[in-house]
Amino acid sequence: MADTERWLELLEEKGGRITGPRRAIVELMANSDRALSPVHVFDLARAKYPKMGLVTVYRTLEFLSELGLVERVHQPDGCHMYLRAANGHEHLMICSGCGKAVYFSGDDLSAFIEKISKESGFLIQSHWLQLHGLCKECH
Amino acid sequence: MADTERWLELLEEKGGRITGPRRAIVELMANSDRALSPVHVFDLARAKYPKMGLVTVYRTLEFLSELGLVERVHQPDGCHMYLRAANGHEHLMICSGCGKAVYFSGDDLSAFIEKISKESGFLIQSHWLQLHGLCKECH
DNA sequence: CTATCTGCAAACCGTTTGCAGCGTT
DNA sequence: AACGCTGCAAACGGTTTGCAGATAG
Repeated sequence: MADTERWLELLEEKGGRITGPRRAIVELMANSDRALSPVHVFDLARAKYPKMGLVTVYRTLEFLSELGLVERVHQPDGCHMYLRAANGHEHLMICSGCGKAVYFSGDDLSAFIEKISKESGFLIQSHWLQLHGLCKECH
Repeated sequence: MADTERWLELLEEKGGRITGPRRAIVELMANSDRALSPVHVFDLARAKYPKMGLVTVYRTLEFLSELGLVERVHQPDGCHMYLRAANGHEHLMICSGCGKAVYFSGDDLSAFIEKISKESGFLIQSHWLQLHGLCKECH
């Protein structure tokens, strides 16, 4: 709940307006530990704000992602889902059953990446370490 | 070139027929070290087999991927590309400029993953470690 | 000769864009 | 009052499906 207000403040600071649809989406995303697809967000947010349009969901999620509050994650089947952002450089584990997501830190990785980078001559700009499986409740 | 024949043999063993369009796609994929999008495969394959249809590209890539000869990889922007498959459990580095791909092994990782799995109660089914950047030629 | 494969066209699905009206500030 | 935001409808790009004709075995 505290997060909801913090997100809305930041949104306002960055020149955005606080509106009904945005408030509904922010409340949802700031307080969920699952990765949600745009349609899923749409359905959940419509419960709070029935006039919600799917387009507004897309636009708001993009805005939140520009603010660094939300992150777009990739699924093996090619779908995209959105999730509240990590604190710093963390990696991700997502449940294929319910979308529950857990961030974890993999400090060890940077040395490994640097080694690969040197050996191959690649200039590495970003990396994904993402685990897929089933959470405690889903198996 | 040896790979081309090996792929075609396997394809035949699994009940597939060897046809002009398939031969063109197999030659291409078996001898390329880049990740290619379906349209890109389509364009390149059309040089060898002008009547090629895009649909055939999709179907053939899916078939090759079922045979484990080709792998579908994910790009940060959400695009899918296809690439000849890794030998065993290797990880991937893809150049965002030209699609050049390099596999590398990350033996260290399995212990790390097991640890995360134990701590979180997740049953981990698969993982991605994928690096994105620019290859030697592209920067 | 038969079953598979092919190409075309059309359907499809998730996402984006143009636009007129509404709501925030 | 001004500008940003919203919802609708339509466009869009990548992918899939139905089908009739072509082709490998």
